Amino acid sequence: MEEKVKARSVPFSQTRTRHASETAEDYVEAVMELVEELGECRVLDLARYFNVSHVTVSRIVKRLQDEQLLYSQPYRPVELTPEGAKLAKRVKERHAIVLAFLIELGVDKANAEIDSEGIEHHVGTKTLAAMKRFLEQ
Amino acid sequence: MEEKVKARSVPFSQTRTRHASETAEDYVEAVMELVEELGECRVLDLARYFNVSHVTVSRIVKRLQDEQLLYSQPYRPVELTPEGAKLAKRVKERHAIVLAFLIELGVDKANAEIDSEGIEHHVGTKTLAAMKRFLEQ
DNA sequence: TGCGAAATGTAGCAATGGCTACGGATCATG
DNA sequence: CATGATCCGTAGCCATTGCTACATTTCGCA
Repeated sequence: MEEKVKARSVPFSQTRTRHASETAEDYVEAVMELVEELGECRVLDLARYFNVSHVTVSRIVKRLQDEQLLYSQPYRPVELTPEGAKLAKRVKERHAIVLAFLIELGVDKANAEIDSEGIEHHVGTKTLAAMKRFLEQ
Repeated sequence: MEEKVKARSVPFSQTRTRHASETAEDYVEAVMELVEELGECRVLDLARYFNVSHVTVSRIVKRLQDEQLLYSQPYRPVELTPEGAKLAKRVKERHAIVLAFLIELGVDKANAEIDSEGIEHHVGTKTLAAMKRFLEQ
């Protein structure tokens, strides 16, 4: 009995740690997009993007700076470090695949965009490969 | 410019709120499964299931009791309220569909189980319907 | 140039989800 | 029926992500 329960517990990693990684992925992706769209990425651009206060953004930016993913100086735009850019590129590609996959599956664009934002963080290598195969029919 | 940014921000709901809902879904689902497997669901069963301490579990159980999803008395098993059972049933069905979908898509069982745990919370009505259609070919 | 608006930083609070340490309750088993 | 093992609750710590209120910096425009 207990065996079964333990086996089921495997998928659950530590929730807080996982959420922090998801935030990192969301932020580097957002910075890359905002730089492309606006030329630069300010704290307030991120706040509008995520619909949170600038305070929340600046604290998270600080943390991601400690993690070598972002770079910024006080009152200056937020930029990606090389490491951050690499992560952002991977995340954006995965996001694009998940979004295209959902649309190909028959989900309308609006819902595909909403769901892909949540789903992307939980798509592992194997699932991503399966989605790619599906897209190539 | 700003229009575009605001549009992109729609998919992001408040992270903390969203995570709390995911926890609620995970817990009612776990309670239902553990009751089926073990006859009753104790705090420590949940702790083993999620691989966290019993303290974390009992605090969350308390919160979900305030939200009318769970019921328990001190040193007693955890049970689902009618509302909690209804939610658990919906979550389990959705989970089963997502898992079956990933397997049908060609993902191996182990990875399908891991990814479905994370993905399920972000599968909206439309996406779930599309997965069902896919399963019925 | 300098002033006001906009952007950003800081202080400090709440909710959630982690933990360890410790103490009280329950239950089996001798 | 008593006692030790197991289970559970409480206290109190930390990290993350929200917030408001207030201080400071930057920047455009008169």
